[in-house]
Amino acid sequence: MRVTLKDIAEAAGVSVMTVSNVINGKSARVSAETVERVRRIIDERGYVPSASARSLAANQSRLVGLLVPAASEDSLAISPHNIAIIGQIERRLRKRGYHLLLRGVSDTAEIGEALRSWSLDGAVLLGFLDEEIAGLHRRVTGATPVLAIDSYAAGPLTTGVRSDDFTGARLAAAHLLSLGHRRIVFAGPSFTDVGVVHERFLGFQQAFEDIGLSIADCPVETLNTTHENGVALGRCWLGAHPDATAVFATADILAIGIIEGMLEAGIGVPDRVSVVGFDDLDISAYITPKLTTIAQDIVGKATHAVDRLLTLVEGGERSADPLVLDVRLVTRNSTAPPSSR
Amino acid sequence: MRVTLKDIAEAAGVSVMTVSNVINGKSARVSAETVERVRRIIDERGYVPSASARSLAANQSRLVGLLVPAASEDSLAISPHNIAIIGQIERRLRKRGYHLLLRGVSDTAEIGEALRSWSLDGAVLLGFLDEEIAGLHRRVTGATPVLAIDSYAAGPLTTGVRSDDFTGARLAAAHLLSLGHRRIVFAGPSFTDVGVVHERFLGFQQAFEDIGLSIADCPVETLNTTHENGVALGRCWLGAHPDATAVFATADILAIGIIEGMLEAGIGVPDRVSVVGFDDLDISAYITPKLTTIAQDIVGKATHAVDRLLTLVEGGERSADPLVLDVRLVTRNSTAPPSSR
DNA sequence: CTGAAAGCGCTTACAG
DNA sequence: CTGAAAGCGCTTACAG
Repeated sequence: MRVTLKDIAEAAGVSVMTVSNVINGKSARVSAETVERVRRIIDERGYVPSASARSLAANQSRLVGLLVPAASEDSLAISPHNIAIIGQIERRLRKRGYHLLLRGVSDTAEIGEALRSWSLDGAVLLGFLDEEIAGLHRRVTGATPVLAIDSYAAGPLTTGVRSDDFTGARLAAAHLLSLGHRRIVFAGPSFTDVGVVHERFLGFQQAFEDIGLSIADCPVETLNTTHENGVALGRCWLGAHPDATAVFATADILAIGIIEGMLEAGIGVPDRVSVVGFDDLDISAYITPKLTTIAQDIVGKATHAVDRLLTLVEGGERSADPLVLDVRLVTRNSTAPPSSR
Repeated sequence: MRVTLKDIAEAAGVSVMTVSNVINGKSARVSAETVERVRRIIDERGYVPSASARSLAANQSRLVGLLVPAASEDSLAISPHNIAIIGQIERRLRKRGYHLLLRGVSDTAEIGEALRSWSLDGAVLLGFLDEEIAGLHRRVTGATPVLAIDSYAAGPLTTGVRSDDFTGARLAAAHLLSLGHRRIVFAGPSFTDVGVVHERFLGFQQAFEDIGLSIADCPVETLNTTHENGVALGRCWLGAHPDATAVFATADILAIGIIEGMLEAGIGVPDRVSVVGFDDLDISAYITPKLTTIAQDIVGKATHAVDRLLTLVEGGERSADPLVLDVRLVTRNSTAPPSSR
């Protein structure tokens, strides 16, 4: 019932390998008129090659995995920032003739299984912790190219693309400092000595050093970057940080929650406290006050991640260094000079 | 280099078909001790079956497509509402032992190609227009089960799951009417006589009829449901609808834009105009004022869509009727009685 | 309970 | 420029 290569070959009066050559564009090996005739028959019959047969025979699938962490029973743990990236990755892969397998992974050991089960040509890792990525061994990836987004892990297996987190945080802090703030809270997830959050912390620190100050007086609030946690922090702000006049949150979604909690508690933003986020989500411009934040190049991240991965897939060399994308400060209404009380 | 069935069979001293039986759980055909021994060797060697070989031989792939509209050069056209669904669909498929192929489709003709190329066991259509779905022929889907989310198209090929749009709109309008509003703008995309928006319009109308009124005085604003369009409408509200005291927007993202535009123009929400949305996005609770809206059961939509699809995949019958999920009114701060001026 | 063999739909050297 | 044949790694009747 399925139309196969063989059917086309018979209808065209040629061998299957000739049809195969036509389909794969190896037209140097086939006369122009044969190509023409075969093409026509393929269209007439609506022939679609079997990807699994092709994958099995050629040992390449034109399938790329997008692997995302997910507790086994949970939905994918996709932050608002990462959601935007998925659509872009699909688009880029499609444009380059690949397909996307989206897969939640509850244990990094499953990564190897995913790669081998589908003979994936490559995979993009999105949203994993640096520890998880650093723990990846060639034993699990095998020879399959894998590339991580937003990773600082040193391993050569996954070098990928990320934003310039250091500079982003430095810009954010410099903006607050230039407005006159000195006691600025750093709010973000706990971090070790490597990773996105650590880089942002270093950048934050650097901005102070740039003007001869230290962050000694700046409290660090450790919390996961969710809206809910932000609200909680905003509500109890006065008790926790009576002297602070500003906060830098490592994610917009957290910053948005903080603002909401503060407004509930009667703390004016930016009159009493200025808030800066990181990501520049769509919604960051929808809330009141509109959020001052650091914009990342999401389209660039997705596009370059795919391009770099496919370079490897198609036999190219892996760059030793990750691609670092520029960020920029977007000044909106959640920041102002500290009130002069 | 790849560990194959044959390798396992040799190591275990049995035939490949015995190993195959063990893997596929057909343990009735194998002695318990053989099962045990084979299992151990599989673990030791880290054997992972080849999905493409299996797909080719068994004519079933355990792959399900999630097909989403996308202009060819564009990113996936995923509304905030649909984004939330994707993660849930992946989770449910994974739980049931299937994998997800995410694919942008720029022309419905590509649907057939996607199905056949990967021998997909089934596919979920997300975000297509009813006209597109209605135009689908068995010629393109073949024998592959396909299920549409949020479709009212009558064809038996795609019957799926959707929310109770009629009731949702009716609840929204009834809420506004009970507050005392009479001149209420209906804002949403253009619609024909079938589809989500049409149903919401009917529900809107019904709420008026329920209390013996007509919608004769209610203007309809036709615009695509984007934040941007909402802002534009909100800004020019006074000129366009000086007498209206409320608006029902068919999507939260639109409602959020409308509120923003109104606030910019100095129109108080809900003091001067009440706004109701539809979807209950996360962000709808983050904005000020928090949005009154109709909540849909997103997890239910995704879960039931997958379950219904897999019923078909596994040989079950297609229900003649779509599954209709309950909706509920979430009353927040964007609605109030009309001001008594 | 177990196995030998055919076949799924392709691609890839190899030969002509 | 074209073809016959082997093989990719599985599953599926069929036989014993």
